[in-house]
Amino acid sequence: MGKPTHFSTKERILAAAEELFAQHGFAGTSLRQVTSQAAVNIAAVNYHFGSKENLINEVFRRRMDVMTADRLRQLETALRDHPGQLEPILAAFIDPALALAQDRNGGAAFVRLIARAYAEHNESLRRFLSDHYGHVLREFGKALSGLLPGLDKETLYWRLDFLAGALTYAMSDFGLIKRPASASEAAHRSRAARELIRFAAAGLQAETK
Amino acid sequence: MGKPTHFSTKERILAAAEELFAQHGFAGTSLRQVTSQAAVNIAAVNYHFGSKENLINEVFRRRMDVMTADRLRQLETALRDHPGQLEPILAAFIDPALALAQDRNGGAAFVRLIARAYAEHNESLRRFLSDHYGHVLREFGKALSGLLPGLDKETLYWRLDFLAGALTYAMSDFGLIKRPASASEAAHRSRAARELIRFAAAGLQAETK
DNA sequence: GTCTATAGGGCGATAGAC
DNA sequence: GTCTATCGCCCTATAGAC
Repeated sequence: MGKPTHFSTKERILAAAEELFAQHGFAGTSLRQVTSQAAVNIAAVNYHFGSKENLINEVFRRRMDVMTADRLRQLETALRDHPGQLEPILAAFIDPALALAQDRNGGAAFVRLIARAYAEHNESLRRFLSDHYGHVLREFGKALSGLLPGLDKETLYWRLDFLAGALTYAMSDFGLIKRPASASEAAHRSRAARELIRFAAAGLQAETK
Repeated sequence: MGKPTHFSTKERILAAAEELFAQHGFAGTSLRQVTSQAAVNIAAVNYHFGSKENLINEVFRRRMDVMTADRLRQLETALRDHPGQLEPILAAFIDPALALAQDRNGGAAFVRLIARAYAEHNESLRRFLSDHYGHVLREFGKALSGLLPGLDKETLYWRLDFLAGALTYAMSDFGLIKRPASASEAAHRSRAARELIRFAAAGLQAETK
């Protein structure tokens, strides 16, 4: 992608699609809205992406490749620099999502899109995400398993699921908590990430009855 | 599913709408699909509900009234029969959602619909839900606050948000965990609820740094 | 209360000129 | 690569017969 001095038609379509999909959902967004917001011709979507479904996949790929690489790199660092500690591993999982949510250029919309992807049960998209990014969760499962020797794998995966659900909600700003006017949106989300790390660390260490 | 012709037109529309909204979203479901599945005429929606938006509200009201009453009743029971205990309060919040998810007649679809309501950020629907059911969360916040005296209100509300996110995901069957063929769907969800109660109880009690 | 019919408009996708 | 024009379809909502 580099540093374009001007954005191509393809990039403008991706940015507009991301924003509109986050706002109105996949089914609720028409390609006409997308091309209108991107200030390109309606026929350009078909030319560059072939179909609406493939456009959705590409919107995800653009962000997920970055976030996935971040998570795995930070996991490696956490295991090396803080061996035996739970919270750095959780931070490696949570912080890249936070960074995306803080991203000035569309990342916040994308995080809401992840919540939609869960909710919409779009089978084609789920398969795409599972095929391309499923290995990340297995890596984190392995790392956490090493630190929680008394925890059976099944219970660990339940707890990882709870973490993923809570993270998606917290980063998507769906919650009950109204940001006080005094706090910036960035500070609000950072607080959420720190709180979630503590909450999840305690939850993961809960004794099994 | 058989066509329940002994139900009224209005009830058949509500049931079909709930199922299809959960499956395809609000924007992704047409009133034609609804009336076709309900085996009623297309004009019946407008006659009985006035508009698609009002149909959505009524689909929510039908289930939320029941779940809300369950939660508050179980909360009262928990405070009376198990004073000073955290997990019964969490169970009072979680079990009614579980019961809905186990409901043989549409409840499972409805739980997925809650996740959609969060994700879709439908302002009209959010106001409807907040106006009619917001007091439940305040009640639970009060009850938990009494048991966690060292916890400031802000942190408590963050943690309640994490619980709500995790619960919505777990009950909606969005997670990584694949149900083993040996376990029934009901047993799988019951397990999720029990696991979440332990996870959340530990998370709520985490020390604040 | 339920029906048929249709108004009036947005949709995804494509053909073909430039 | 981008444009205009258009096809054929599906949509919500309503009018009016029964």
